[in-house]
Amino acid sequence: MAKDRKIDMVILGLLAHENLSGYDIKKRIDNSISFFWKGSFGSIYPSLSAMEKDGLVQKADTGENSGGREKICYSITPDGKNALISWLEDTKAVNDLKYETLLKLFFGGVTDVQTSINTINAFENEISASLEMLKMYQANLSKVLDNKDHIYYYLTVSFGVETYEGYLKWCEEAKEMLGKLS
Amino acid sequence: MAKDRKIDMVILGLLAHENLSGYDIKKRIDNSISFFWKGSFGSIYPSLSAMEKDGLVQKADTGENSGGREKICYSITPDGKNALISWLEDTKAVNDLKYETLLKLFFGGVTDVQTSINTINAFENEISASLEMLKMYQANLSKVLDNKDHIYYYLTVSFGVETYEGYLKWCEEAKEMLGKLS
DNA sequence: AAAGACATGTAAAACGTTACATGATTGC
DNA sequence: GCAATCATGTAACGTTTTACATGTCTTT
Repeated sequence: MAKDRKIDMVILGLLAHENLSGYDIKKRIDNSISFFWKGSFGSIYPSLSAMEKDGLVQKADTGENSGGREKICYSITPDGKNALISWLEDTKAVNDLKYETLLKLFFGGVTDVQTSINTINAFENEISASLEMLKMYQANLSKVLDNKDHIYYYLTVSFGVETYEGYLKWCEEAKEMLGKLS
Repeated sequence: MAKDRKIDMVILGLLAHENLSGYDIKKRIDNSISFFWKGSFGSIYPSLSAMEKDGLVQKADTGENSGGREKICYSITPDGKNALISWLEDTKAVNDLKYETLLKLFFGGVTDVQTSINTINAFENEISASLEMLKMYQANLSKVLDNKDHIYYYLTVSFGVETYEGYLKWCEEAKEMLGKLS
């Protein structure tokens, strides 16, 4: 059994759906799951090599090469699928959240109120932009819910929409409360 | 200027309020900010040593030693306070979220629906328990909002309450949607 | 010919957790 | 005496990001 490298599971999960190259995997991560999970080339390529050695993935036919350098596609093996499923069946899941925004706010009393308001505004702007995108994804996915996989994608996007809307509501409340101080 | 070790800022932020030992810092982290930031002894003690060398903190009078081994308290220096404030004034904040729960749900189509429902239930139980605690903190803090620092603590706790309630709402919606599949 | 997208891969650095080593004091 | 709590500190380990190195093909 592999260690606990979650990037392995991300890759296996994506390969369970379609054959992909390392470069494609990065793109899938960036525009599908990046709001709750990230990955870089420096972790993807070594993970693919390690999993190939362990027989969890194997090199597959490379589809059309869309220009550029040679492309190496991978497929998931039966062993890889078993590893993916045992991970999925373990209900233990670590949700590791690091909000530097909250950290700054928690220590806001050290300096002036406007500094905290600025921090909240920066957060609000970032979240507003992301929320727009998530809502577009959500709207598109809601039209194709007859596909079983799409339901799962829809649920994760909905999680994002729900929490991001909560963030924005909180931003307003927080700024109102801080506004009374200054 | 120090690197980018956020644990340094956590420690400086706590020391800006009161002198603390490494052991105390760990306790403060665990029961005040752990829902959005974590820290272990293995990062706290080395950070204190490094910041002492850099003149951001210094050894201070140790208050009553509440039994046990010798206790080393630290205070923040003017340089430390400046470092803290420059960090606070930089509105750039990285919020790094890793939801293994969502990762498992995203790949839920690989196996049976019940597996995803189990994952959501486990998440829901964890969040429900934490939400109870957060609400207690929130209620207590709401009584002492005349203290300026308490307003900042109250806002971060409110962030937790807001998002956790969103999580639970989403859990119900997600389970309802998945229930229709099985 | 230069820029930019496509594509793989490695090495260094940063960071954090876990586990271990050590040791004092208090209460049972 | 033993367990629990208080308390500091280090070392090993693992993961991930960042930066770098390399190379092709297409478009301007």
